[in-house]
Amino acid sequence: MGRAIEERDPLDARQILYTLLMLIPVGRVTTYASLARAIGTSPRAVGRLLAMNDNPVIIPCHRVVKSDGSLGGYTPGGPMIKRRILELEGVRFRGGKVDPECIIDIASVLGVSGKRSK
DNA sequence: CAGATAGGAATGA
DNA sequence: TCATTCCTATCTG
Repeated sequence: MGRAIEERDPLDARQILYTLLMLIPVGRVTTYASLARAIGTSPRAVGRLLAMNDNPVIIPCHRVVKSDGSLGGYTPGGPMIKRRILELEGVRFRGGKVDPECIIDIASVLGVSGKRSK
């Protein structure tokens, strides 16, 4: 296959990010940590790329939550909206957080085991 | 180069 | 368990 994630240029992080988001099945969410792990960057960078990039049409930001199940920071319209969208997608909520069973580690799906060697 | 940020992990109490 | 602190990667000035 083309370029392995281990060989990609760091500047493509954002492109990979969009692709991963589109790969997330409906009714499931992923975390910044998983995305960061899959891309090979830090969760901070993931949020930064999503924040500024803004291709809101192809970027379901609402499917990205924090590692502990919290919705995270930015919510278009308000915190309730993000939760509501996820519920409509089929994600269950427990307390004020996403059900851990509805969270998928995109990195694990890609086959990225553990962290990168550093 | 310095500062700020849509998080994560570790440490201390 | 909660609060505090440090870290990493990308963006803007």
